[in-house]
Amino acid sequence: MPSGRGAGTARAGSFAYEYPRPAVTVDAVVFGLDEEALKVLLIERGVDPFLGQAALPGGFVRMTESLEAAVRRELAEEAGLRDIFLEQLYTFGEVDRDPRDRIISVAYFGLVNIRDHRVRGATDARAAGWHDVKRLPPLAFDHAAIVRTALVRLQGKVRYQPVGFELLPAKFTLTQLQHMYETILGRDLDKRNFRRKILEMGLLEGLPEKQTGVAHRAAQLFRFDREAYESLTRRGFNFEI
Amino acid sequence: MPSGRGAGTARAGSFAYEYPRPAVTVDAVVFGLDEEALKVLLIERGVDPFLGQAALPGGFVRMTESLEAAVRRELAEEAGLRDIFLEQLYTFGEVDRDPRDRIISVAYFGLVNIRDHRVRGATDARAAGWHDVKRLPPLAFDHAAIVRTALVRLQGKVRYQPVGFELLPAKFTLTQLQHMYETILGRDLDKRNFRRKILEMGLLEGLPEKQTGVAHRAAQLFRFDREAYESLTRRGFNFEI
DNA sequence: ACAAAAGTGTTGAACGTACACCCATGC
DNA sequence: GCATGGGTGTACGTTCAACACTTTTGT
Repeated sequence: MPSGRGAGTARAGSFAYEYPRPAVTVDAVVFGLDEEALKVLLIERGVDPFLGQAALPGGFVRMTESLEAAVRRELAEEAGLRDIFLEQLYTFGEVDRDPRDRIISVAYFGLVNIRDHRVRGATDARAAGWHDVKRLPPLAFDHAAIVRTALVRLQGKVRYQPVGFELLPAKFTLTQLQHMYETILGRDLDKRNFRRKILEMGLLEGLPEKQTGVAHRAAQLFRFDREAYESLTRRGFNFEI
Repeated sequence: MPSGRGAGTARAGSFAYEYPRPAVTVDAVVFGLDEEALKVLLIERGVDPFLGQAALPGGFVRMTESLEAAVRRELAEEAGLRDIFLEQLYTFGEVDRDPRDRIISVAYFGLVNIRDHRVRGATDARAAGWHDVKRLPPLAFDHAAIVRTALVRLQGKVRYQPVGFELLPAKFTLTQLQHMYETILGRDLDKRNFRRKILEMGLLEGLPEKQTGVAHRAAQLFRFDREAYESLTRRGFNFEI
């Protein structure tokens, strides 16, 4: 089993081809949100090159699994993350992006509610943890550029697709929802206008429940109604914040 | 040099690796527009598998070229197309998308003004030609799915980025521009509202020239002012049709 | 009683949409 | 002179943006 990025240089081996082949990896930029900031999941590399440095979770694609299956497997192995929202981001294929071999990486973009998914390190990764997007350590390979690409995508996407809900718990308050948008978009939104707009879309189901454990008036909880969204979308509705 | 999709099965060869590797190809979905319809550039395959069948231009990525360089080389070799608008579309990596080997394909999406670029077949491709998007022949591999993905992307993209100009000649009339949007979006636009909106954006430079060779009042010619667009974009302007 | 966040409406400006006629030109 | 597309303005409805105070609850 491939055990890190160094595998597969052109020394003697059991897999021979008529023409040279690049290696193919997948990498995941998984965003999470907590009270303070937008965070990215990073691991500490346990193998060379860049041993000990921070990097995106990822690894080699096996011959019997699809690209998406490969990222999901790596996220489970390296960070204990399963069943999260993921979509393909971009494929990075510059010739010299890996110092030792030609490696093409298919990057994925993921969103997760930090509270519901405990993260842990394993296998090639010595540790997995959340890092504030605005204060990232130096990253291995071209992973800093991959994170920048993912951030631009997130900021664009969140405005016209209801993906932000993936970052929140299943039940949330309108203020939490608003803060999520403010954190990602980097600007403040008007409370009254925000509430009117999002409620009038008809995508939120108000629950007969309130926040608990807060030292002030408890807010109503809502949940995202995926069925309503899909049904509206079929009728030509376009989400937009 | 790889001469078709069949190269690189695991029989004896000069390139050996410790772990098996998928082959990596690039494919291009190039759209063009003429008076009647939106068209896609297809070649007729000159090698197995799917010999003689229609397919997207594309081929294997070489070890010394980036992904984008590979698509540009293939487009030049197989269709004589150079210097066109291209951007990455999606990477297709299902295990069984090629019947003979594991092949991962990075698809690109291109736009071209049919009139300015004469297309011709060559190398692995026996012929290259334009086909109405709505009447495509059966395509090799999963290329029909790739074209569908590209079409969805084009329809989404054209509304909020000024890429449609790539499909028109450098100098065009407002009616040509409107028809381009109508063809891609599949719905009619109001002539007066369209003109007002696009002119007020300040992205079109009116030229002191008119259409020639038409059997009615000649329309004014315009050209897209890329510098104005970039300068406005830096100030927070968002293009939208 | 006070601190903290929840919740709630109105107004003016900007924008989108619907709609019909005269004009210039080539044949 | 007629057929063809070029070019133009207005009125109405909808949406967006700005703005401040009362209510509820826990400590």
